[in-house]
Amino acid sequence: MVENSLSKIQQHLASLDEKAREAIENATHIKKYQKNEYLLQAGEICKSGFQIVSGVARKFYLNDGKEITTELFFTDDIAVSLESYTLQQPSKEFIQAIEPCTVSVTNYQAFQELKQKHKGLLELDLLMTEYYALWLEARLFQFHTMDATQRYMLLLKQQPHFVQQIPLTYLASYLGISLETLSRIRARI
Amino acid sequence: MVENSLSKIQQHLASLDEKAREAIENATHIKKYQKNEYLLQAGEICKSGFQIVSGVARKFYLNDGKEITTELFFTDDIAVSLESYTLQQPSKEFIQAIEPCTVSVTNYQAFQELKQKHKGLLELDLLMTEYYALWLEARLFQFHTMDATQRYMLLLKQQPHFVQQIPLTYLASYLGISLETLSRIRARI
DNA sequence: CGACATATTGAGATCCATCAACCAATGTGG
DNA sequence: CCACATTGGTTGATGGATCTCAATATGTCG
Repeated sequence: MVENSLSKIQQHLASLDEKAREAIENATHIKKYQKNEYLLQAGEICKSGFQIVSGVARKFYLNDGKEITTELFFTDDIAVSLESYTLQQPSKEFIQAIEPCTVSVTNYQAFQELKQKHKGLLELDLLMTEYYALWLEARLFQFHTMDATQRYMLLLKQQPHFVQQIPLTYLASYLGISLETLSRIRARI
Repeated sequence: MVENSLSKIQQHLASLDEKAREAIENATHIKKYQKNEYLLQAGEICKSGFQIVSGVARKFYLNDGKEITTELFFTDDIAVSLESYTLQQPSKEFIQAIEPCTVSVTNYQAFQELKQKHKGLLELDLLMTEYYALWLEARLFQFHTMDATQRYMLLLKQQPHFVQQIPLTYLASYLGISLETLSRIRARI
């Protein structure tokens, strides 16, 4: 992600007043998912935000019957299908536990209403959306300017835990390259 | 852009109360730019949002001395360097008039303060940021799944005015392909 | 152990970038 | 008003990166 995005968001969270934080608590519950279980399936409307408490998850869509992984989630990351979540329309994406996950699930509708009551939550939502957009821009930059090897090396440098914890199949599609090419890149270095 | 994004934003704008709209007016002024003139240069901090009243502009960055065009702006579009704007740090991107432009320039700091006073403006900012993120996701999808020809065909279908009004050099880099390849694609169809 | 998912390796085909030459339209200075 | 530079686009030849298909290996788990 973007440098320090978490810390800035944490900071904002810390500055929220007690009532707002409590209100969010009440709209949230903990849920556990087994490996390969879906937090969200294509076709469903994304009616919750999913914050990973522990475990690993991924977001992907199907294109020509092939799974394209678009995002990987670790502890503290928040997973939603943005299009489905913001527009409350059927999702094109799946969100799936790669490892058994404990997830903090916050209801969309409740959060919408809370944003009306607590300006701090509205600001928080804006902040998170901005950071997501910055992350998307950074990713687009990589596709625009780097070849497969460079993208992999950058991932290795910035997210070494990805490489350790994620099956190559998912990593390859996340990097926009074939499994075979990724395997060869790894052999070469 | 994302379908109907403008209309949803317009709708929100229309529902703003009079005071908020007036306040924005006061933080905004009109500025004209000649062809090739910069609205924002790399290194500067992006202290304004630029809404195109008329003309055409582009956003780009330099990579290995080459210009990579990342976004094209027509009437009503809002141009900012998101990273520089939201973090108020030096921009990596340039924003440049491709054609003579009339631009509605809104001061960052003033808008920040107005967002504190008028919840509707905060919501508006969130809405715009969400739509920008959705647009980025759609673009990433294209890079992830489509080859050069498919990306061009889609552009031709969804933004025919791009193809008519933008020099091929910029279009090619916007599509992430070389000028020569774009030329060949056009010859082939 | 057997079975199924996951990863490696090889060979051929394909897409696309690069380098280079060329062309057409436009504009400018003498 | 012509000669020439400049800008924007086309076309050709070549090489490299990466995909695809296919075969083989390496797990890993019941």
